[in-house]
Amino acid sequence: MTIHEVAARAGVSPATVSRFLRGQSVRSPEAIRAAVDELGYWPSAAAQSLKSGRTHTIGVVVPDITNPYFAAVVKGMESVTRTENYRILLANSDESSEREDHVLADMARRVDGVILAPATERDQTPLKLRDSKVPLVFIDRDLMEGDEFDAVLVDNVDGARQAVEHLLGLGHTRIAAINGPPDTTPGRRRREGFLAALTARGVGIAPEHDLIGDFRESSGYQLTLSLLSLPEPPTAIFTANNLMTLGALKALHDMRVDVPGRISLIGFDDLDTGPLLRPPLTVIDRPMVEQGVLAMRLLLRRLDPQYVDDIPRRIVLGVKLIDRASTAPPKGQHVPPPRARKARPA
Amino acid sequence: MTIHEVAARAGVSPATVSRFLRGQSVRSPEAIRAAVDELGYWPSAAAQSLKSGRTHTIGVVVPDITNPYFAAVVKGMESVTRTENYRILLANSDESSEREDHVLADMARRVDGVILAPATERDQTPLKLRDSKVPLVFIDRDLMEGDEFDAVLVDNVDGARQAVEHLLGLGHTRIAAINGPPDTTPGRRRREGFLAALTARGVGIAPEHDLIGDFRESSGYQLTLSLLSLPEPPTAIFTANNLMTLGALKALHDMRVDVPGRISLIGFDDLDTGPLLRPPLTVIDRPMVEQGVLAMRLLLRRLDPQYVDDIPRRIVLGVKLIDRASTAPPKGQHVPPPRARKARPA
DNA sequence: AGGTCCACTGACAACGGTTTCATTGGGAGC
DNA sequence: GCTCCCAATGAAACCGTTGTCAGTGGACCT
Repeated sequence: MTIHEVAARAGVSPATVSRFLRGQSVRSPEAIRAAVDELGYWPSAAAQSLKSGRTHTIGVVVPDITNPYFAAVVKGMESVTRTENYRILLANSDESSEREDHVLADMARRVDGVILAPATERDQTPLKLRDSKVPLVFIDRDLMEGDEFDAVLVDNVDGARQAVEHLLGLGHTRIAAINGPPDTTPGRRRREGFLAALTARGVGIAPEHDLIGDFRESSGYQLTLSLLSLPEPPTAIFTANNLMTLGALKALHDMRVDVPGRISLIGFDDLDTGPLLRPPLTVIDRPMVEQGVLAMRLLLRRLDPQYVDDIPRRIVLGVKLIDRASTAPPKGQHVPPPRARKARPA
Repeated sequence: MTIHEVAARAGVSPATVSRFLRGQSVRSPEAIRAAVDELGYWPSAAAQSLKSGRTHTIGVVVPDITNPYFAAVVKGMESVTRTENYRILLANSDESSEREDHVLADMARRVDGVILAPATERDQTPLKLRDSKVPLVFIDRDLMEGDEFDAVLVDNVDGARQAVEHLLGLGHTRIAAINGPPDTTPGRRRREGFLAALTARGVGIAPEHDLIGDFRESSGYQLTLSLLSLPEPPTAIFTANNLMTLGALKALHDMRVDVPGRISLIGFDDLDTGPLLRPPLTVIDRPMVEQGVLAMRLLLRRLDPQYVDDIPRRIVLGVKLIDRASTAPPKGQHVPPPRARKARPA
């Protein structure tokens, strides 16, 4: 089913069929349309790509699609591609930089652009992409010196700050953090925000309360157990992402620790089931779908020759605290007068 | 960066470079390898596709990637493609058959095969795919008369039966079901299993307890509210998928209904947060990642000319009940002696 | 009627690989 | 030293589409 068969049936040349399909005016549109319909002709994507150099496909690389956050981001992206005649080539990096490099190199020749939620923040940006001049947009990865890429971020520092202020406002002073890997933007920045907010209020943190996880549920679980085994456990825990929050909550359940009675828990990133958990989780929420939408818009814009040389953009989205029921004043303390806590619904 | 430049630099013809890259023995492998490395050459996927007619890409169409079940299935698929030098073109159908048709038609010319979790069970199978002879594997859609496709399913009937037996075993007799759409395989079969299991045990069901939802959280929520407003509400609810279970649980929370004290809840499909919910959810669990793995294996096998004409396969995976804490004997009743309930962990 | 203009047309050459086919050259065997 | 054989080679065709280019013919004007 090639354009030649259509041309033959319509009694014109392939070039004319091609012109008709691209919207140019031709002598006998009806004949061609009829031939196309009867034959059920669709142009070969491969031939078109070869000729035009465009695949109308966007590569999307995320650490793990089963993480609800990334699923939401990808969904946002797809809502954009859908209306713009683009499609998504999806790959997981499994949080491995090697795997990520491999995937990126593979994609370089198959897509018009890439959106990447990087496994790590290593400075050497994917060379294969740079060479092949495939536009790249980062999700959750801050721009580095010399980067010529766009990025869509959330205000990680402010999110951590909000969490800390919230806990301090409740009267906590022994606050622990289960951070992400320091070589990732969210891992690094959320920790920075956490420490800075504590320091700004003159509250110290014990080194054994400042932990580094890997953003996976199991590390949230393990590190929470280690916090519980301390001679002086914290009265509140801040977890740097959704999966580690879940791990922490599981550990607290398993150890029969009352939340928030004995330990308060606040995590970065909300979950669909957040309100239904035991207890309902107080979290730092960010616009996930929107982050995907913006990243895709940024990328498609850069694909437009008109904007291809614009300076890289860095979009930072705000975050907000959702006050549910996993945080409360520490045992034997009461809310300090200056900032009363808002009543929480049910 | 074409094969011609590599050939020129290595002092051979493009044909020889091509042969070298495809593993054939060549007079001067080192020279070619050097040229390839120095130039950073990667073959053009479009040109290869055009020539070979293969894209080495698999189209995956799911109703909604943010549903944890589909995310897990896709992850399983990707674990297979990764090792087989295939990649995944992902699209959401948003549970719309029109959208699904559109996506499928688009994919027909861009992929070697398609895995589809269909929005509905309509008999007219995607024509565009049939015409272009793109192999298709169904997820969660039973084969129909004349289908020449493979399918990977779970035992929906047995899952519903297990749920019913479990509730009956606890002493429930007023059991409601929030089913999925009857034009989907899981919607239809789970309802069939539910009704059959009740009938087999001689238990009736009031028509107003046999509800039809749309697999979305909101319908689980709404239908649960409607059940609660009945003069004789059920003592147990069976929800046909994860999202509707969540919706039901939310409604029960909002209406301050004690679960499982006043109403027991059991749903199809487990959730990562299942054990952490209030209460921990009793569910019918199925192997999600494995379902994706098997579907992809089936598809790649059919891509092999050797097996292309094998008769369609239909793989049915078993399901099992995970007994947590959202189900209990109905108020004022006790567990009937014949089948004692197993102690549940914490 | 003849000339000019212009919208439309088809032949043809790409795009970047792979495959066929005839040819080359070196080694083995006598 | 000559023949035979076969592995390796390059030229060329091809995959299906689109862009270029030099027409072609009809409409309109004088």
